[in-house]
Amino acid sequence: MENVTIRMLAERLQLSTATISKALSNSHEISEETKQRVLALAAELNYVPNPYASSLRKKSSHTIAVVIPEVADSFFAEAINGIESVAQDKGYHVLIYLTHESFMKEQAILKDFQSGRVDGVLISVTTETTAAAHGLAQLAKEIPLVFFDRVCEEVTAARITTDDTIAAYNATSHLIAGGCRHIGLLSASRQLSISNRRAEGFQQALAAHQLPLTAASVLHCSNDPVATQQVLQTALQQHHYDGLIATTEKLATAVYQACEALSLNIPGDIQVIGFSNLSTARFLHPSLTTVSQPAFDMGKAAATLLFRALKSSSFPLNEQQQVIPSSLIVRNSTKAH
Amino acid sequence: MENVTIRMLAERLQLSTATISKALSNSHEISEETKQRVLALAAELNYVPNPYASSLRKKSSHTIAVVIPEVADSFFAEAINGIESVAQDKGYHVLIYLTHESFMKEQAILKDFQSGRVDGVLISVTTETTAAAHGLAQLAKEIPLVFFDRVCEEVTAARITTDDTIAAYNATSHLIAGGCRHIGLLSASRQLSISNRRAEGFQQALAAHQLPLTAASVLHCSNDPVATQQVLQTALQQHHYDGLIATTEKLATAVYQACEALSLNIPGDIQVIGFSNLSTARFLHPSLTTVSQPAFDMGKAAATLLFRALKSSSFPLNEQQQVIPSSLIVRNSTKAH
DNA sequence: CCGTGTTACTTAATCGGTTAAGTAAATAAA
DNA sequence: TTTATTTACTTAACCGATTAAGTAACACGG
Repeated sequence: MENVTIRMLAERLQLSTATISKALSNSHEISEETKQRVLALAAELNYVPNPYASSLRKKSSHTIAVVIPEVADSFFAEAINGIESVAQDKGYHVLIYLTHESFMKEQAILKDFQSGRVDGVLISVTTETTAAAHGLAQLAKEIPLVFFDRVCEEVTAARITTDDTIAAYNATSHLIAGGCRHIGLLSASRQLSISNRRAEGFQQALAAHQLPLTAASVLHCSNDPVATQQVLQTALQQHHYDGLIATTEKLATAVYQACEALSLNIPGDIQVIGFSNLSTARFLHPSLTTVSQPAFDMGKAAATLLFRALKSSSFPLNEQQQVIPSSLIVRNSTKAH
Repeated sequence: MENVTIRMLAERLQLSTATISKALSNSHEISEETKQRVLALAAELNYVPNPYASSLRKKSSHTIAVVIPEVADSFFAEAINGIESVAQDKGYHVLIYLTHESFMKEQAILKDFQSGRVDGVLISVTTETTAAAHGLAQLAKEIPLVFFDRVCEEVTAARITTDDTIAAYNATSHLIAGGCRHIGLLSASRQLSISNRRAEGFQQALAAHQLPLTAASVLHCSNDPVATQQVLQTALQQHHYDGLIATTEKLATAVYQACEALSLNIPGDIQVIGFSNLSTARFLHPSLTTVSQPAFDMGKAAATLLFRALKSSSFPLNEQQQVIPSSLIVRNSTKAH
């Protein structure tokens, strides 16, 4: 059975395809009676318009792309939820692309967007992404693009972030208030702006409390969990940390794993804070003090910005910046209150 | 700056658009020299073909749809990972649709697929989905469709499932071996086939051990976490369960929450098993004994099946059924070994 | 009764590739 | 030498919807 097209409807009703098209889009040029006849037949034959014909002609696809490092992470999963809630509401379709933290993949994906496949892009860049020689600046000029969480600071584009510096400052201060003097920050990337912001907040808090920043203060981890575990355990054995801040969700669980392996008691031997949206944080052993990011709201805000830009081309999208605060949720992996 | 089209390349090289098109698809009709010239200019002008023009003509979009209830769930997140890994490998695009367990939304989404927007569909149905009057049977005849995990048993289509009956049987037996005599099964749906399979395995295990199946044995929960918490706490107070099996990840954490609220000790007062892929299960307090589903592999298997069908239309997709076993991972929320 | 609008359509071009069918020139076979 | 075949293209139709431009019929003000 062939797909029902506008031409079939036209033939059945002895009208032109133009009339059908206009009737379906409720054009004022078409009489009420004809509209009814068209709508009735369309419903009867279960007509569904071909989106690609429409996209080709209208040069808009009613589709947006979400480019993220991974999906098995509460932050990104919740962000997708937020994005999708807005997209569904606006009748947009959502293409998902996972970069798996690979800059190469990210570039290949972004290049494809020059084809007009999507009307807009929401992106959280990889840990490897640097501004230099990245197509992002170019892309942001060509199609509406909103960074969320992991932004590329050198690129002029809309941004939805959380207050990473402050959140890290507060987390660090919380550890210090709990008695920590040798705090380590687990970083997932050297170039990622949010990593740097978090490191900044960390350093500011150390400085504010006259604590030294040493070579061991910042631990650089990779995307490979095995390597990360290695780095972590080695560091925990060599230095006597009494507090750790994991700047990603994966790193937070890695810390628990390392402490278990080395029989380190949390929070007795070492206090831990994780940047994480894990719904199970409160049921962990011990329950994890977290910096909880407003993932859903960030996704929603990013999508909302994007759709505003899609609706009116005069909207100065690239100047938009929103910072949605994270919150420190104190639990039993730290001692202070 | 206008988008580069095949026509522009044609004009620059004084060739017809047909030649360009064929050169780009490496047709044998085109000389090696011309191909090189076309490729060189395409690279120079950064030509990216318009996917919608191509889709319209070829009647294939190189895009698949993934329809799932939610994304903030380790199972689905991992499944997406599996799907996406295959899709990226094959150069396909992935549209994500979240039903939020709403049958209405699911239907609306599926109806849209008759438009030819996607070449194939991977779906895990909502808890509300019933076979009756569902467009699924029709859709499966029209475009390649693979169910994964939550199948619609009445519909003839490819399926990737896990061994729910056996897994539930084993989980139940494990609780019984640990001394449980009053076991409750938390079910997320009355109509979902996987829920019924799990309930079956549960009942078979009870029967095999001469334990009674009572009205309190199966607890029906909803998608609303607040209502679920209510149901759970009420049930835990009224009946003296000594074992619980949560058949979804969300229900597993709900059990922990309820037990905490009622000061019930796990596993002392009550032992718990959760169908869950939570990476933090081992760090929960107490660590959670889980029925771990092969989420990534199921997603991968579903996508692989779909792409085989897309590659050769003679592939009998609808007859394909694969069962990938789950595994019981014993931890400290249960007593048996 | 004429000109101007308005209504309700139709015609045809268009979006940007793809592909069946055609063609001229070169080469091979008879 | 003539015919058949291959090579390397071009022409033009096509996918299905949208839309600018055109038109016939009718209404209305002057």
